Amino acid sequence: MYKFLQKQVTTGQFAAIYGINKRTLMYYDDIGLFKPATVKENGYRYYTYGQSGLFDVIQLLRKLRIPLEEIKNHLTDYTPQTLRTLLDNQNQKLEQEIAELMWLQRVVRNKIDNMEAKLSVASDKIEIVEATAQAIVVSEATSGMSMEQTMKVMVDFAQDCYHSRIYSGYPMGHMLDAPQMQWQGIFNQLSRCFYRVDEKTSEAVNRTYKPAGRYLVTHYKGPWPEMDQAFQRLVDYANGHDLTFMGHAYVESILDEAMATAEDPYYCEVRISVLLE
Amino acid sequence: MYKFLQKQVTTGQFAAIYGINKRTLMYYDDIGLFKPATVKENGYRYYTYGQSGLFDVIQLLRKLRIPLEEIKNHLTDYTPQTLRTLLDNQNQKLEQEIAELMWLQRVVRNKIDNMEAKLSVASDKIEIVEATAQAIVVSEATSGMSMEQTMKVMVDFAQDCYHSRIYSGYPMGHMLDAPQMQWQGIFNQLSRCFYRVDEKTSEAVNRTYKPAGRYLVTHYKGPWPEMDQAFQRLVDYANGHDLTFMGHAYVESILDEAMATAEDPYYCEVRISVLLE
DNA sequence: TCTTGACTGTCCAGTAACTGTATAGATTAT
DNA sequence: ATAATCTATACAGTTACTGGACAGTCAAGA
Repeated sequence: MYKFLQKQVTTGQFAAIYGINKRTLMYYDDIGLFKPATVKENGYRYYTYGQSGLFDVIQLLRKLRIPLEEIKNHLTDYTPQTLRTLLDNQNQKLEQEIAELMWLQRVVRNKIDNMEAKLSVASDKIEIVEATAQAIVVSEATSGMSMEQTMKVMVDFAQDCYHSRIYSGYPMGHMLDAPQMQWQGIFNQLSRCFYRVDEKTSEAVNRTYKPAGRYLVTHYKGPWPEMDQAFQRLVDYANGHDLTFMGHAYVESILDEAMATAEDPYYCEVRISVLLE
Repeated sequence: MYKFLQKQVTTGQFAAIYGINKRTLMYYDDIGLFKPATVKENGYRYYTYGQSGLFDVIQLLRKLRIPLEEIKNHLTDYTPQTLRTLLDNQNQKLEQEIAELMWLQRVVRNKIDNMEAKLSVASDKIEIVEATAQAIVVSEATSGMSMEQTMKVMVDFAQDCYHSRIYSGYPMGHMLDAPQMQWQGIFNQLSRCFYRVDEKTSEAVNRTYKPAGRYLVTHYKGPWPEMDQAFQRLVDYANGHDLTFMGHAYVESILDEAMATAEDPYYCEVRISVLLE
């Protein structure tokens, strides 16, 4: 019984069984990871079916992305216990990798959805919309900080959100003090930056909401040094329609990329909560 | 406003922000993927904060394991639409990768559980146990086939199960005709091979069950050419205890590896369904 | 102003895990 | 016997960096 385990096959045949490149088998032989059962005096390698059990293990460990060197070490002093330990560790690694991929998927999906939504309505007309509350996380306040300090806050915030996976694919936004814009014409004081987040996810600190209510909304596309004009138009519109700014202005970029030079078009949505008198 | 976007930083500083190696930035410059905003006449590279939006995109696409060359091509003729298409594809790829990892996790967990269970009870004593039904998938029947044909069936079966992810980490088993063993002493005719599978998974063809009921169980560890002796002991035991073999004998290896030579110990469990008279 | 230390740059080489190719010898089929 | 197919070795190339050697540059302190 089980005589077939001794049946010999050549490199090419063994590789074909597994659907792999035969050079890979030669490579494994070279580095001493997996050697043929016998080598004839002409140098021809012969593998047996009995070896496929071992090769299966190697294939599995490769799929788990364990380096060949580690696999080799593992196989030299192999016992059921060492395999158990190894698999336990891998199980945990897989858990993390799955979590990472699912986060990535969330990021990708939100990026798609967000672009879709924003691009389909983008216009530089000024509109009044009724919005529901939206979950966001905000950075620390930057009011009164120097440019250097503000920058550091923004950069740290972005990195924190990214590494803690609070970042969900929505572009970064900035908040400005809305009454200050309307009554003092100050457009260059960012009060915080923020990321929109998914309702269900993350119990992050500094999680809050864009309040539900009435918003004055427009879109801007152009060189960012001229954005103040867009703000001014909103203020003029508000003043001409008996609208009072309250709370914050939310500036959310639609295309994050390409703001390298002052000429690159910056593309964003501006929404300011207003009180209809 | 947004003046800070023009703030210039050196390679080292920009790299520090992202927690990456600055040689990576130089490399990206070399291959034309991501160039500094300005290069001074002394060769010093300077990046701006405005570029970080673009760099974020590159980082994301890298995390999605898109080759740098492809990212580069994508960025040259970049529009929101091309990004959308790209992300759509990536979303699907992620779906598959997650499915793959979850399958791998299942395989790893089952391998752990199975080893645990089998190794804790393994003994060469003969025992009678009451077992519940167990889901398995079986290969096509090999009765009457030549060794070559049988081998092909087994290899194909293993590959099919692996690639269709029916394989769940349990070792391969073989089935023998139990009455034939008892009454004709034929131990070398495999009738099928099988893999245990998880109840909930896979609507595979050829899915069936090891029937619930009474089994004669033992473990064998030794060179596989001598396994027939283990079978003989079971037959002798059955004959001495008024037990009748019925259905199949299930031989399931515990350690898949190391059956390369006839001397390597083969380690398996044998269970034969019996009728208690 | 000079020096020192911490940067910056380039060039060369090395990594992992293969994979392709050229060349030469062996086997198999006709 | 010969052609087609297979095998082996040696060498080079791939991707996305990363490290090291060496030299030029810059900012701060003496």
